Amino acid sequence: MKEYAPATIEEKWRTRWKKDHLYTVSHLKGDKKYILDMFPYPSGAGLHVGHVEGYTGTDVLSRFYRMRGFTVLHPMGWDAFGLPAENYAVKTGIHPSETTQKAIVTFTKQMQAMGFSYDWSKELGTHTPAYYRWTQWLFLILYKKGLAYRAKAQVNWCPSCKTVLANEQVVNGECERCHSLVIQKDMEQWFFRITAYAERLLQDLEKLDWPNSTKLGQIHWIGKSEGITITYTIDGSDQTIECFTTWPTNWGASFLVLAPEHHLVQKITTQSEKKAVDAYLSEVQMRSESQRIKSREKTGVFTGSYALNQVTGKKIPIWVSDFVIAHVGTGAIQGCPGHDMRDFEFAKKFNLPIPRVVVGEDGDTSEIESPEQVLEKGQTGKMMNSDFLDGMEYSAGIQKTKEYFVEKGWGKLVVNYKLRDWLVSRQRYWGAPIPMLFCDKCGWQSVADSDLPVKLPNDVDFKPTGESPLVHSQEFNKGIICPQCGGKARREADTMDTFVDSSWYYMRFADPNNAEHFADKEKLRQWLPVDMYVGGAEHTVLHLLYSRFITKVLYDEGYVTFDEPFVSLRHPGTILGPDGVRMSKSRGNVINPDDEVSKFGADTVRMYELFMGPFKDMKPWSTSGGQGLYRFLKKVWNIYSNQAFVKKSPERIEKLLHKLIQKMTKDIAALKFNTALAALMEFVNNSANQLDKSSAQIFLLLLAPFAPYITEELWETIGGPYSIHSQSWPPFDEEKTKNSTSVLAIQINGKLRATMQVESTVTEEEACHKALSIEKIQKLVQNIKTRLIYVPGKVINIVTVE
RNA sequence: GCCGCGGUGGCGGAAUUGGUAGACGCGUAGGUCUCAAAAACCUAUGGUGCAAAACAUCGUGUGGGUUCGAUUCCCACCCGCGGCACCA
Repeated sequence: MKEYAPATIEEKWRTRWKKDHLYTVSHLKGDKKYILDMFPYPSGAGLHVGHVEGYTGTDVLSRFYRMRGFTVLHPMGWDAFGLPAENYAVKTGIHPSETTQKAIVTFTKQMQAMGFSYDWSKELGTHTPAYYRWTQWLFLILYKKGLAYRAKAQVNWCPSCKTVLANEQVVNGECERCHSLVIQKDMEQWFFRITAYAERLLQDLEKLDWPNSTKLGQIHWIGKSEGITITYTIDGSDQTIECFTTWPTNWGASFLVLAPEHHLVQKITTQSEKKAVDAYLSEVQMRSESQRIKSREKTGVFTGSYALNQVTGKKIPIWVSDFVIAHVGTGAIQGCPGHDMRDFEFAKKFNLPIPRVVVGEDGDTSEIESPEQVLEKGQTGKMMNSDFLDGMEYSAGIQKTKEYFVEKGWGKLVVNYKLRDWLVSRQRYWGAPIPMLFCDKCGWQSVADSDLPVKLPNDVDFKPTGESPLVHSQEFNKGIICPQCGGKARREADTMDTFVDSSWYYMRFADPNNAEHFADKEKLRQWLPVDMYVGGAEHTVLHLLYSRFITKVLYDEGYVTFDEPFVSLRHPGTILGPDGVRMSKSRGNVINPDDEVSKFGADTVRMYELFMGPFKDMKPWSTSGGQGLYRFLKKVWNIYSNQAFVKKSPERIEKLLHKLIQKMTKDIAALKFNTALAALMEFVNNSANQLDKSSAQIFLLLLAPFAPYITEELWETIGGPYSIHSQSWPPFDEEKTKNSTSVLAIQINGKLRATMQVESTVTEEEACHKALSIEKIQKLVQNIKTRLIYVPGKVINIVTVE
């Protein structure tokens, strides 16, 4: 008997499958499933066990659905542009295309070793001109629709990466990539108008089979709030200030506050306060937004001007403070310190009046002096000191205020979104050039479609200086002519955010080599949308939001027939180190999948990754956990290579087998891989030496999606036709999954006292009679008045009655 | 602070239209085989009481509640993880 030698058989079948193009899909037959992993950034570090978990999950699914007769699109590609490769290039002087290419080779080798059934004929890389030509095309589609625009704005600037960043890429005030503190800069940049889609991005979440937490993440990020914008007149000025609020307690408004960047700050500052205001503004400028947010300490300065509170008739002072953020609402607020904690803190600090207009359930109507007395939005109480509102419920009073202000023409109802437009330009080299030209006479011009791609040049010093590296490329800037006037023009030298590259790649997989279109319309209709998308939850407000936006734009333009890209979405849980802590080089707790494969073979590693626990849960890697799966495979190997089969399996085994098929079919479809694998092991434990050959074949088919190599080898050993992965998933007979007997638990007052086996046809009367005739039960219940609760097939509970 | 997810043996985990808690695996202990070790196989394995079995009893973060019966449902709280965070 041969020993199980994973390395040998895995190499053998890998070569064979490759030669036969076993997983290549050329056209659609029957129903389709598009099963997709979030494509990786090919880093020098290679694949890690976290990647492998997700990829194994989708691979099992893909193999399962293929066996069930679906045509499965299961491609892989490379999200290759981006800062890490470029930063590495800056450090070492090696060109990013070189390091990227090397990493792609490594990744491919590792994925193939794992036995993933990707259709490599569909491979794509976002850094290839054949791909980014269409990223540029996409930019122009948005530009023509007015959805890509150039504007001067306060933007996030990473001083270390020396580029601007999107809001979504600033995490806790730090650069998502290098963790430097991000600062604010006024710059002219390219934006995508994602805010125009805010409402649809919010509404359509309902249609999606996504984890709830991910949907909520997007809902919060979009941040819809309904409120009122109130217009204030300024004493002695013809300017007006608009303040947005969702909770107008206007009889209690005792001051206004403008954000330091508000356009009226200079205009309304009086001569006498100018010096103080200027000093405050320059002080604020020294601090980054994140620093401002972190310290809750209120600062501010009086402008010298007053606004009119329409309902109290009082003049209220206008202040400037950095606790008001320019891009939130209108960048100006009405201070209602009695009923908003931030306003309260501000009023306390600067000795502003704190009127009370609500009385809470405690009946306290005294002057508000401590934070506990502040009755905020969402709390309950009754209106007071508010004219005709007095006595009304708090929330009703707020509603009434809104209506009153609208009626009087002092305000209008508005819907506000937290979402801001997507800043897509980057002052970096390793990305897709933005296909725009600038002419001094004619302004911005788009590059003609026939001139795409605008190729990324090679004669570039990629050291970041804050200016785009492409500015200095001869190759890139040679002979640029304005399409309008024929005069000299220059190219836009910024490149696009890599999230633009990844916002549409799943569409390209439908038709990755098309040179005429971003993808053939018919093929898009056939394959998209993605049926099952698997990847990390960290992309909730990045890739997953951007992709939905881009899909909707292309839908509106008639390029695609679906308006949501990912029907179902799942996130594999993070795999922690054996010490239960997130893996990191500095902790030294990183598990390298290659080491595990050389120890046990890819089949074992695949199975261990899925056996550890529920797919979506975070779970620690166990250094000995792989042993169990390896033992299991060896056991299976021994049974099959000995051909230790009986002539005919007993009926008991046949029933177990049908139950197993049923469970596997259900569990795999629900991504419950851990319990599916447990069921396979249980079956082997229970069927030792009692399998006949046809049952043995069925068992191998069930194991095949998880362990493609060993099952192919053993399938051949027992004479199955090549390839096991082209066979049909076994059906099960519902009748045979049912038991003719069942075990009933017998409880007395809810406590288990005995069990007994009964026919499943047993009547209640028979079952109860039998239970009461058990000697032990008899002893326990004699001389006690009881009643019986009977749950067929489950339990008999004997309850004492008074 | 707000939102979301979770808390079950020594460890990873299983079981929810409420019905035998601990499947499956790891680890551990004992045994078989071996000169020996590894591998493989067999047995045991939630705690406590008992020499042991039988048995009893406790047991799914804590405290209450609903129910014949609660890991599962309800209320309050504690702890851990993730996200958002002066959003007006």
